[in-house]
Amino acid sequence: MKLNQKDELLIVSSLRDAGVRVTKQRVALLYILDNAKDHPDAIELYKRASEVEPTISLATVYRTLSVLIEAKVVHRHSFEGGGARFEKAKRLHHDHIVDLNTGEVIEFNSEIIEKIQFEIAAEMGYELIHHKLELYCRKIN
Amino acid sequence: MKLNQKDELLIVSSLRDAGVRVTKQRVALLYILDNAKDHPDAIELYKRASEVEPTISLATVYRTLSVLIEAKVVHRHSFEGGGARFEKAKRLHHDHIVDLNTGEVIEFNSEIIEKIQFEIAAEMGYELIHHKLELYCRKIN
DNA sequence: TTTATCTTTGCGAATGATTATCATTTTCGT
DNA sequence: ACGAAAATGATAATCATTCGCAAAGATAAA
Ligand SMILES: [Mn+2]
Ligand SMILES: [Mn+2]
Ligand SMILES: [Zn+2]
Ligand SMILES: [Zn+2]
Repeated sequence: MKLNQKDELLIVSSLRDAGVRVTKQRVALLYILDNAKDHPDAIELYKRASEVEPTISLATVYRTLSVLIEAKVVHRHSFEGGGARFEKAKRLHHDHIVDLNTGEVIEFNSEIIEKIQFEIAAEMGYELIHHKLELYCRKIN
Repeated sequence: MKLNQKDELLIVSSLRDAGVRVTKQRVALLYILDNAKDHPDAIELYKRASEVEPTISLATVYRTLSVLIEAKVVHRHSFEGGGARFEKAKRLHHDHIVDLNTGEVIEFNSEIIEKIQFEIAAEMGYELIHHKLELYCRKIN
């Protein structure tokens, strides 16, 4: 798998915007993250990125993830059971429902909850920097 | 450190209620959990329980935690950075604020948020089993 | 209380995820 | 193209947690 000129340029400028050096490994990984519709773990990202850039190593996957998380381009999740999972940050914030039967992760957003969180933090003398809301559920029917 | 007769009896009956066998290691660990005012990790629990019952091992701490979590007597948290942390389940549910500067964990509860979570899950065709809400904050001033 | 059965324990090895080391390669401003 | 600084792959190391097993302990029946 090779990524086209247009995709490549977009990814490269995201990396530049994030203020990090551009390497083919980083381009490959961010491309994979950008196109992932799920929340893969490091090994899965390594597999997928290897298709695009076979020279990438698992160590570099982890290193690049740390770099991109630091730059707020990627989010790390630690859902119950299993290791860390990652996703590219999207324009709009969202939280997650985890299907306890299938492991599937669904996204949602509640402006009301976001607002109340903010208020609770303030009431207790805190500034809310970020948060994590995970709903562990089972499908009805 | 030795625990008194009264404490011991209470702990023993909690274990019986939880439907698990009573061993001195389990009594010691549950006693420590019951009296902890913080959210310690496994090694810290091992240290504290060792004071009460020096024969306990780290493996047994982990095993007992699993048993107690299965019995819903203990909750496991995985706050950002660092390993799992534990606490004895309390009568009333609560969520957590994590102070990003000090690492301190503060508890809070919002009936409104709880209710909205329930509604969101239902709207999406899910039954909410449990959830995790973590607010990462910095103290104001 | 003695016994029989099944469970739990301590120890230490094994595992799985993530990070560190280091020699080599690559990036990027000049 | 040059050189300083940063990033990389391979592999070793670390950290948290789990496993395997023989010995010790808990429970319930006799
Ligand atoms: Mn998501
Ligand atoms: Mn708590
Ligand atoms: Zn949110
Ligand atoms: Zn809650």
